[in-house]
Amino acid sequence: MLYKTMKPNPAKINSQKKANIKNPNKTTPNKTTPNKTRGNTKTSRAQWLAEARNLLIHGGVENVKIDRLSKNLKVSRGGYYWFFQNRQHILDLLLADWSDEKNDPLLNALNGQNATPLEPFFRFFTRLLRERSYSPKLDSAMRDWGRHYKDAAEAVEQVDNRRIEALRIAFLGLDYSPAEAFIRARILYFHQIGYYSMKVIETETQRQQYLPIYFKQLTGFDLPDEILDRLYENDTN
Amino acid sequence: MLYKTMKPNPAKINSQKKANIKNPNKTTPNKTTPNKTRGNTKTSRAQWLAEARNLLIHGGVENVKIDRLSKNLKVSRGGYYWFFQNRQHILDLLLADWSDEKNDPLLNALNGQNATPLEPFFRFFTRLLRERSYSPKLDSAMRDWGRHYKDAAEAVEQVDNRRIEALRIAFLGLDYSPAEAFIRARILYFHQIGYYSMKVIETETQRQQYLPIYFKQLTGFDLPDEILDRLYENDTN
DNA sequence: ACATAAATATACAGGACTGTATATTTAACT
DNA sequence: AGTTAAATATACAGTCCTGTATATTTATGT
Repeated sequence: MLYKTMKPNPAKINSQKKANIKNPNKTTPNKTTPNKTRGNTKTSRAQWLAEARNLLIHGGVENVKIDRLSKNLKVSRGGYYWFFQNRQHILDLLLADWSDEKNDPLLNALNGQNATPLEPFFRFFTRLLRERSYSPKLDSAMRDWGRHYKDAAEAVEQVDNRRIEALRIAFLGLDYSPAEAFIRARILYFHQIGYYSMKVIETETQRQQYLPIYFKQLTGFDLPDEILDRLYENDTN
Repeated sequence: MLYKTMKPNPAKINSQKKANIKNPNKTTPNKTTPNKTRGNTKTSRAQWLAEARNLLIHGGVENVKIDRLSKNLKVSRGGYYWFFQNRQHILDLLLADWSDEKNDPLLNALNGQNATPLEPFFRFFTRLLRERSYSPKLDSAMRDWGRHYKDAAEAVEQVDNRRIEALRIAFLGLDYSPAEAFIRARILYFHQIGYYSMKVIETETQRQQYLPIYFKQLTGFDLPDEILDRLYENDTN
């Protein structure tokens, strides 16, 4: 038996004239959920997005399914369709959020004000190592997604190009020739993508030991000792 | 209506005593299809595998579905179950084939006999650039697969470790210190993975222009001019 | 306390896919 | 020419998933 009950639904006979009043959030997806919840509320828009991001990271786009989302949030699928129009809707939001320039910790690390031309590299390596604001898993998941879907591919390409361009500028600041700055930017960035694409299991301690050698090899400059100390600071970068 | 016909199947009443004689190929998956085909033959085992590899490359593991395979091969799904036990079966075969050491062109490039210690690097770079025996798309697809499935993850890790170890040995041949050989091996390999993980659109000509700079940066040695000529040779490496 | 609307729950219809059982086709061998 | 078995086709049962329509619950404001 495919369905549990086959008895006719009385609602179908005495049906209301009008139903399905449009949820304003659906058409204004950027509107945040108000602080005071009203009615029979169990989830927020942000929770759905967070869970979707979680499913994306752990199983790829194909794993972001409405029934899994609702199961994990312990509500029925009906809840999903209150906040979002269809499956594609939440995928679009995830993508837009990730590819937004101002949400890119790596780009921000490179673009800040610099006391010395090596500063952007210090910040860049620090963020990669600490994995606080930067999530390599999300980055990797987006990249995987882009492999087979056009929209995601374009977003990933844009993000990558922005970062590589920022790296190239940073290498120019170290007085490398234009050609070498370009190649070094790509080697540094490609290396990092590859590093996370393979899942290298290393403790943070191990990575800090390798750091000076990597830094020297990838930038051509020695990493000053005092920079290493920054990694133990307790900020949220 | 869920199914087109609901009339009882007469075959169910006058059913044969025995059916479903096990296909010997199913239990001996490595057996090749014989040259002379018998009976109502339209596809070979190899064709199914090739199409599965194609679907894997173009849509990921989740895209390798029996009904899509059979649709593309223009036969019914019944054909699939003659050659393979279930969906997992063909996935296992794809994985085993790819992760087989002797099918790895990159590893073979590094492990051959060398006139000079730079030889393995020449061969390595040549194979990457030419993309004849080495398929970066398949490699990338396997890596994506490994991100979410344990068996594939283990296979990918094994392949990666073998290649990085071979690169490390090659760098030791260039008289780098053990620590630097290790880091250089990883930078070279991670870079390559990252390069293909992003889909950088470049013509073969562009890549050949960059090659000397990449080579110098990644190995620490100049690329001799005569090596570039090899890339125009018409062998199948 | 009560009406309102936000959020959730339920029922339904249907597509895509898997796997099993059985029937059918067809080339090769005798 | 008839037999055989390799390969394919078909029917069926069932799971997972989407999306729509409608009913139900419930905290909040009045």
